[in-house]
Amino acid sequence: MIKLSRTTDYGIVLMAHLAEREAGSVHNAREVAERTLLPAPMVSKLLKSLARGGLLVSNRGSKGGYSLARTPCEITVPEMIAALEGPIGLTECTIHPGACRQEASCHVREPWQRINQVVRDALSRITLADLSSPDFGAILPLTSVSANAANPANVGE
Amino acid sequence: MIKLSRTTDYGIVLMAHLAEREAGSVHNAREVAERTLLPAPMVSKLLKSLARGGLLVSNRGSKGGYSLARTPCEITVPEMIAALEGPIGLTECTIHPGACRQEASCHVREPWQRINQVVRDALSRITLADLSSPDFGAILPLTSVSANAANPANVGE
DNA sequence: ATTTACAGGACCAAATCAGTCCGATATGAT
DNA sequence: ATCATATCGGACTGATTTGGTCCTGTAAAT
Repeated sequence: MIKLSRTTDYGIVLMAHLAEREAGSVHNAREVAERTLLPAPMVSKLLKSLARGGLLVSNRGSKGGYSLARTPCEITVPEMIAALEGPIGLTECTIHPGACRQEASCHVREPWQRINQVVRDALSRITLADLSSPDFGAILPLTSVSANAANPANVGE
Repeated sequence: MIKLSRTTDYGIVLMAHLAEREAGSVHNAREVAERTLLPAPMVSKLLKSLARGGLLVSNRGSKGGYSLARTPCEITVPEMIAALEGPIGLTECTIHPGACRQEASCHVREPWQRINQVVRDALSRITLADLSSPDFGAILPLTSVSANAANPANVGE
């Protein structure tokens, strides 16, 4: 399905939670778990993944914890998804070219690659700042996406 | 992940295959399976789903088979996905509101609903005709999507 | 040294997915 | 009428993925 896994969903909630707190502040896994009402081991696991993905910086030891590696407006949705569940791709052959036996005779492959790019582009215009904005009145995501859609920014990677 | 299941992937390949054949022509499951090199029982199952979703019309009995219910340019990608794997939604709460315990305190829900809409809109501008075009030189999908706001005068790549 | 907290896996149960198979029913031809 | 052909609608199974937990090691601060 075109659905985020629950893991990813939770992970983004965590990121948004951190984004709402004071910039540069450090929070440990237990605290985040309590505040978000999510199971602690799960939170721990997710924060680790996000740190490994370079979106959080981790500080070990007493007084340790996690903080955002960049400002919320510098962190995009596809980055978070990639950190949590690996590369984004609508079809298998986007991620692992050659794994599909029908690849040679497949007529829909190239169109899908394009579609994949469209979706990715749309998502990459949405940042963590958009998601965690307490005042959601200024709906940046939607407007920025449909406005910039006319600009074929980064097609071709 | 933001990934189509293999089922959906195959299903769309089948649709594209039918779209490439003569309009209104009828093809049975076995024939489609042979042509697409996909396992026959699987093809049968997928065609059934697509028929139930109203994208194909089925004819029973001898000389029976499936044919497109509409012209390729009237069938969109989200329709196919929906027929093959149910309603599209990036998050659980898009599809089943109320199922998530954190819903009340969730700060990212509404933004996600918007994002979901953006993705769906992008996909619904892509039709089966775009996917099955034998001459893929005219890359309709991407340009039609990215040029939606402005006038699609020149399609320079 | 002790406590706190992350790092990195191993691990398991549950759910989903891919794929198969079967009996029932409808249609066309003989 | 009968038979062959196809879809219809399930049930069913094995494999994979996911969600979630737990444990051992390591780094930092007091």
